[in-house]
Amino acid sequence: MKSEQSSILILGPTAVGKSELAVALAQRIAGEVISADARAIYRDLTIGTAKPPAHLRERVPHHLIDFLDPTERYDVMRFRHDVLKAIEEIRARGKMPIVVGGSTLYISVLTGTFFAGPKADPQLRRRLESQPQEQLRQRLEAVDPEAAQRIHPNDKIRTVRALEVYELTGVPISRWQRESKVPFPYRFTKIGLTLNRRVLYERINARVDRMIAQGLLEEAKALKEKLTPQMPAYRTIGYEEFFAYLDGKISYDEAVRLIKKHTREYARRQFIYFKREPDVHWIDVTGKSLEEVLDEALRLLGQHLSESA
RNA sequence: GCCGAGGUAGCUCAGUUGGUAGAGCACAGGACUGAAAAUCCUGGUGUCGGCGGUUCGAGUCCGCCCCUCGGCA
Repeated sequence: MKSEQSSILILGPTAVGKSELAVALAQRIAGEVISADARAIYRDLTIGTAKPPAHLRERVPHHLIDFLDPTERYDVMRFRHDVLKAIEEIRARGKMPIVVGGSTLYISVLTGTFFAGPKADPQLRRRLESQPQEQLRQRLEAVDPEAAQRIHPNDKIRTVRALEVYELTGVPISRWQRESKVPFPYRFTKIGLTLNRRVLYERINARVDRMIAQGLLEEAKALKEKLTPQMPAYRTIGYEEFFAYLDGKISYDEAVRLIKKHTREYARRQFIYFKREPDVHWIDVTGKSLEEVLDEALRLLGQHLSESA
């Protein structure tokens, strides 16, 4: 480990209140916020991604938000690199890095290990994608039976990725994953926020209504001009549904209903994914004020520091 | 009080001539390593309002009771 002192990681489902806690915490302990959000990275996706609002970003520096054009691609290893850089800069200023996020894979790259395989090759990927899944599956079973066992026959994205790695290196992805484990050089004290599901779902529904009142549809309309369905930013909850509405494929009411439903399903997946993250200090924020949550977080951090001292 | 209509899953409802129940929505469990707000898999969750009767067998037929909604008073 590169650092004797760990950074802070705040994780949890969408709409649980991570951003507010991060800023409150940053103000108390002289920290800076690093976003771990695969959609907040994009400019022009503002309302629908629930980026921390200006009044929070004025109080504390935020990193990895609004720095990429939505037509561009980004990936977890670039994220890893960018976080590393941000942490080093923040530390050089004598501040505490506070990573905050909900993007599951992005969290994993910081807390676990990753394999140092090849990055995505757009051309090869396009070629593979154009083939029927059944055929790709057969090929995967032939070249990497171990991966085929883990990847569901219908999961085209993982099938394509596995074949891509094999094509590029001649080594099956399963072997890469087994033999190449690169850790992240910094440790984190992990704070997880959780909330009664019912309450969270109501909060999500209300937040979507608020986004719409703030002009989500207009933002989507403008964005639609420059995005194509192949771009990751196109597949963002709150936008993709409105794109379908603007194309006349679904009604307005249906689009709104789907935005809420998809956000709830997303939150559920985050619950499930984060559940297995080890060593998380969980705080149930149900019925608690920001001050109470902050106090609990500070207590946990104090405890953690004295334990490791 | 009388006359209608109705009480079945969390909600809205379907349920043939009696064979211990199923759709939509909602929801739940899970997978996941360079697209992750992505991608994929699995699951019906039930005193059929209650009590009794007929029957080998009742959500279904009969009786009584309870509740809800209309209409008339």
